[in-house]
Amino acid sequence: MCRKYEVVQGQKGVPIKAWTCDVAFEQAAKQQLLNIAQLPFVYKWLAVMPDVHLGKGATIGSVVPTVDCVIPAAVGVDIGCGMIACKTSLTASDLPEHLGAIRSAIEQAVPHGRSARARKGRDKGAWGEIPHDVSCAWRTLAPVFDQLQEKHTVLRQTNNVNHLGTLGTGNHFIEVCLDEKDSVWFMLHSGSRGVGNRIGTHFIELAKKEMERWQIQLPDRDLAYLPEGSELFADYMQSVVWAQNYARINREVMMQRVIQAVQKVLHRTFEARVEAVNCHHNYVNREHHYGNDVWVTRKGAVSAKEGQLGIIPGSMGAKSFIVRGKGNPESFHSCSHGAGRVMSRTQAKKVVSLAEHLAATQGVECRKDEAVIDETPAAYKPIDKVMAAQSDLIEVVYTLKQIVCVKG
DNA sequence: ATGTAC
Repeated sequence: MCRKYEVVQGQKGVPIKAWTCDVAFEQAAKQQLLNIAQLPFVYKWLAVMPDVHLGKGATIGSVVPTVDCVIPAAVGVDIGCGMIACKTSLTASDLPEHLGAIRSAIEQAVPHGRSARARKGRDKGAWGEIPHDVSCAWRTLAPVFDQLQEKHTVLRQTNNVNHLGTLGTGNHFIEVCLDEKDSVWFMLHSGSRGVGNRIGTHFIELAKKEMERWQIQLPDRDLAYLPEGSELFADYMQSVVWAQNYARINREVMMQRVIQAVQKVLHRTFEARVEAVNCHHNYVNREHHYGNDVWVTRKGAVSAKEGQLGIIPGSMGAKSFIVRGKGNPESFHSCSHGAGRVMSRTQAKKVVSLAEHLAATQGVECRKDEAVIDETPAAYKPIDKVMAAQSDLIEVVYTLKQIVCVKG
């Protein structure tokens, strides 16, 4: 048994508390965290989750509490990226033996992959009609977006409504899972798509320009920050909160599509939201910690307040977990957002064979081709170790195993 | 992660 967290202390700056017992913690990620720890406005310490790995600017799997400042690159470009999961009244015996039809129905119901709704047959570039459910959902987002666009004209060139209800690519996925009592769950991972990306990129650039204007030296240019009280800070907060809402609603729209698609295939209705969780893991939030209101940026980390439910997905062949927060103040009420990568996408494609991928995804109705090897289970840390390393942050409520996986 | 340029 080891200590609950490892403390890394640089020459300058706040300590780093890392819940990395028995899991990989690359030197490069450590160095990146030491850079962040040097910033004078970091509150108390950095909390590092067991799925930690190197990111751009800020480290994936880190919790950065700040006073009077935010770092747009710490939130990143996939603003509001996160997970939604629903427990249904179905059990394994309600599903057909062959799951191909369910997978196809989901693939048809939710646009996924590049360009999503834009590409219909050979009509590349021509946007399809906006479906009714999407236009309804957009209505709650439109007013603030109109305001944002007026001032930040780069946002006019985004796909905004056209991407709402679409999954995206990379590690964004949809799964049908069974829990330990054979209840059927739907779970999906997605974010704020093109428009959130544009907002993130835009404000990261603006923050860098501000640093140059004020001649502020940073350990890493990507750590450019915006000070509270400035107009840019206010604009960023309005934009980032909007993108976080977009992402949450995006997941909600897709979940509803998945439910309807499966009901259609099974020719029956069922209760689809026996329990439901919808949580961000790339976001900034105003929170109260140790007696002060601070900004908490979670980049690849999930809120784990006492009693709060969260989702920690494993890779496409591994288990996932519905967890309940223990409200550990030292982690600023946080837990990991997944298993965390152990190798880059390019490395995975080089190192992992198709045979290995087939073995690792046995029994899962999913893609088995070369193009998906960057997402193969071997590219990720073993989820059981990651879970063990954060046993003082969360408890497991449900253990899920996927039977269908749709990758973007 | 994404859209776009190469």
